[in-house]
Amino acid sequence: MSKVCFNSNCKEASEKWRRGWRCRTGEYADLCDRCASAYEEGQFCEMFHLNASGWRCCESCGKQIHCGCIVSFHMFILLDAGGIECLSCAKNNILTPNPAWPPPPHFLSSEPEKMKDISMRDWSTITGSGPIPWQQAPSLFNGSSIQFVQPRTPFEVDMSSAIDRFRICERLSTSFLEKKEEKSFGRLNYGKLRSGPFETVEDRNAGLSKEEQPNPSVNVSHLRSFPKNDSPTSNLSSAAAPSFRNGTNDIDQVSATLSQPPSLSTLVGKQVCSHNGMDSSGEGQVRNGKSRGDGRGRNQLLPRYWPRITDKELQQISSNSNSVITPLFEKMLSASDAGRIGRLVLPKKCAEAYFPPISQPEGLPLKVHDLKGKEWLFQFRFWPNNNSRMYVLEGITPCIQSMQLQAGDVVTFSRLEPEGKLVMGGRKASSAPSDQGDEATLTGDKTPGDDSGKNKFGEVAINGLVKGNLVPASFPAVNQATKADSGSNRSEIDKPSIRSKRKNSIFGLKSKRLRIDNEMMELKLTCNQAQGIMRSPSENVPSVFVVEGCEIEEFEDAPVIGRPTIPAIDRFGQKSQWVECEDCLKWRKVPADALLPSRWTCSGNVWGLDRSLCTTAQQLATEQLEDILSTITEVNKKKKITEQNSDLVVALEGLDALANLAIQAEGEDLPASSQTRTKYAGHKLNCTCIVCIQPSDGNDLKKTCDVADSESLKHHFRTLMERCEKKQLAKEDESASQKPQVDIDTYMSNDTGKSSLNQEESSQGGCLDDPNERKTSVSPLKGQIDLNIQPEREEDLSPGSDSGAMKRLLTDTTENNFMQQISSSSGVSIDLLGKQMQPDGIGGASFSNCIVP
DNA sequence: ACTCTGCATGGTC
DNA sequence: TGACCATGCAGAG
Repeated sequence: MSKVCFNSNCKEASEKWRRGWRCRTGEYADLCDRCASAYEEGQFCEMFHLNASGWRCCESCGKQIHCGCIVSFHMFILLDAGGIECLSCAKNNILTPNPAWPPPPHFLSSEPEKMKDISMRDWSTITGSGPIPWQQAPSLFNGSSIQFVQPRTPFEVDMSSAIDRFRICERLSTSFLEKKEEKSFGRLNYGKLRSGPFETVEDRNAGLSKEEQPNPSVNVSHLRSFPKNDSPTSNLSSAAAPSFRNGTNDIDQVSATLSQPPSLSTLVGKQVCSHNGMDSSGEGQVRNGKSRGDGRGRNQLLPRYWPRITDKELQQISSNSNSVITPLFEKMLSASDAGRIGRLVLPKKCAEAYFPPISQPEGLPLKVHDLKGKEWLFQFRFWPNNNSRMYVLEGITPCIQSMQLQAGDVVTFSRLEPEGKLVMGGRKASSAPSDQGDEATLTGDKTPGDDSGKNKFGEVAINGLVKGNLVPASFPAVNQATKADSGSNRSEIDKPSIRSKRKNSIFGLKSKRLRIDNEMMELKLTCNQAQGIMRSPSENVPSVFVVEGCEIEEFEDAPVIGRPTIPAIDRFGQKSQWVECEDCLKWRKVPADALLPSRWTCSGNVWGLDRSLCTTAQQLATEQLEDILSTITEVNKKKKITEQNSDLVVALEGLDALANLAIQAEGEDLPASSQTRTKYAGHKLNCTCIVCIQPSDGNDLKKTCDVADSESLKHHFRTLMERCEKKQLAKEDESASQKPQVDIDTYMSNDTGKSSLNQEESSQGGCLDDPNERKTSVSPLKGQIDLNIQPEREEDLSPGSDSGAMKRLLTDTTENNFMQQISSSSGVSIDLLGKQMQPDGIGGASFSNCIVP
């Protein structure tokens, strides 16, 4: 029977039709041969919809995809930060496809049938209810599904970067998961990880039917390791606790039976497996005759125990072998754990999941290796406790001491396969995982200098001109701001430190703050850069008041963060902006009042559809543009020369305040100094006006400050300026012959300011680990203005502060609505930390976001 | 008096 | 409310 091709652009009648995409009705589009072929080859939209709207460029590779079309729905994924990514890029970045309809057949390749073998039950158990030891995952795949291992389907996500990515997801807004993070993501390259889906995957895939679910990227090796007829118990025994099921107390046997046959994964190199986010099958497990079902059904490791083993650890663990590394769990050492008693209380579920089953309180000796390969012998045992058990590792003191761990630090447990070795690592509390791989990982013979766990977010400095991440990869506080439904688990990621603070004030609340400090250290920007990316919200009329002759505009609403642009006036006198596409680096002209998201690509050029594709040429020849840019640069330089002493560079140590705000955003306890910053009478909740963000010293000024009342603000600035004046006078005396230590041009021309920052920071030693030290330390950048500065506090004035710069800053502030930015920095802060650069600032604004030459 | 061991208690989630 | 777990503490050595 002849049928007309579903493709409206074709309408070819054919008796032979082929299935195309799935329609909203659930039925499939019937296509003629030609269209079907085009569809299956992924060329359909290019053939038929080329002139249609909705084309966007992959944020990573620039490939154009017809996003506004059902046909291409599965060819891209939506990035959290806005924009899209094609599947091939998404695959590399472990981003799951858009959860709606099943992928077209050509994406399923030869695997659709196998895909179907994953039952809904399996999926729900895999993804449904949180983390379990990943080793148990194979039991979820009883059946033929375990065979679908090769070839990879487009949806089979390479987990090599997944761990990192999702760890990062856990800790920071996913908004900044961008290709530039490849540096950090790639750090696990040596460990081709394929693991079960993460919680985040679960989140992303929530609601998908079994056919719609992407390949869970099951660890091949482990799938292969488990015959499909394995009972749950045997699965457990061969996976989670390979031979612990015997319940033997013979250590040799334990050690021997820990070994597993070489898995496929080992054949492809070292692998890192994680169970993060994996859920239990819910199948009861029996060990030693004691039903473990009570635990298994709810056996979800609390996120605080999810291993966040660092790449350095991984490297150390795997340095001498091709072993598969399986991070098991981690635990922050309590005071008791780190005390002299030498007992490490093990999380019950972790102990039951990963350690040998023990039926007697005496337990059994357990060999554990540290990261240097040194073998330790602990006694793994339990105490009856409230009809339950309390598992402990006894005799850990020497090991803990060897690693120089103390309360608040973290011990990690991993397993090496096929050897089955248990490996214990350590991580100093001061070195929260940075995803950069340079945190202090403690080995058995850690040297004192090891814990220079400063994060080096060399590419994450906020710089309006810089392409790159704007938020450090590891950003504990961030995710809090974006945790909605799925955030509950993520939010717990950071709770170890919080939780343990309950009774361990020694590493109390400041720990989190400190971590944020560390991670924020690169999140600095210059005044101009800040201005470049912040602008007043549209239709927001500032109230203007004058302080010391400076007109200061005060905005009520938070500024919007947008992409920096270069203002221009064409020969007709019409204002416009030039903005660089993040992907193709072409400069596009947009209206002067256009408010651009921080990540802007040609596809966002709604003002010039003819220039909305990266493939289209630049309006201006590069030379012309360079002329403009060089002119601007020249002007800029001249201006800078006249301001040589201005030290206009502003390192936003006020990001200190942002850090507080990030914490605030989490709704968690703040350090005392931070708490007071937002609790001034008359202030709105979470108010972070310039006054509120000041460190508290009990000054009454702040008590009476009211955002609505600019008087206090004026007073604040007046005081500030007075202080600055005094400082300036004093400084001018002593530094008349002294040049600013940081060459502004150098800094400004530095994409990230990183080098100078880092140099300075490195000279600061480890002071960043100590907030107190940090507080009084010299600003990493001479002449930087600490927006968190408090004029009332002499000691808070950075020695490097420059009153002239401050004054000029204020002057510039007037010009650039910086006051507004300051006064409403809260919104910015939260955006910076918690979500992302405001992706879609609404409405037009002044040039305040422009790069002012 | 001190340390070690095993259990109890209570805070937190 | 129950489970978990950090810590206290009594008793034994």
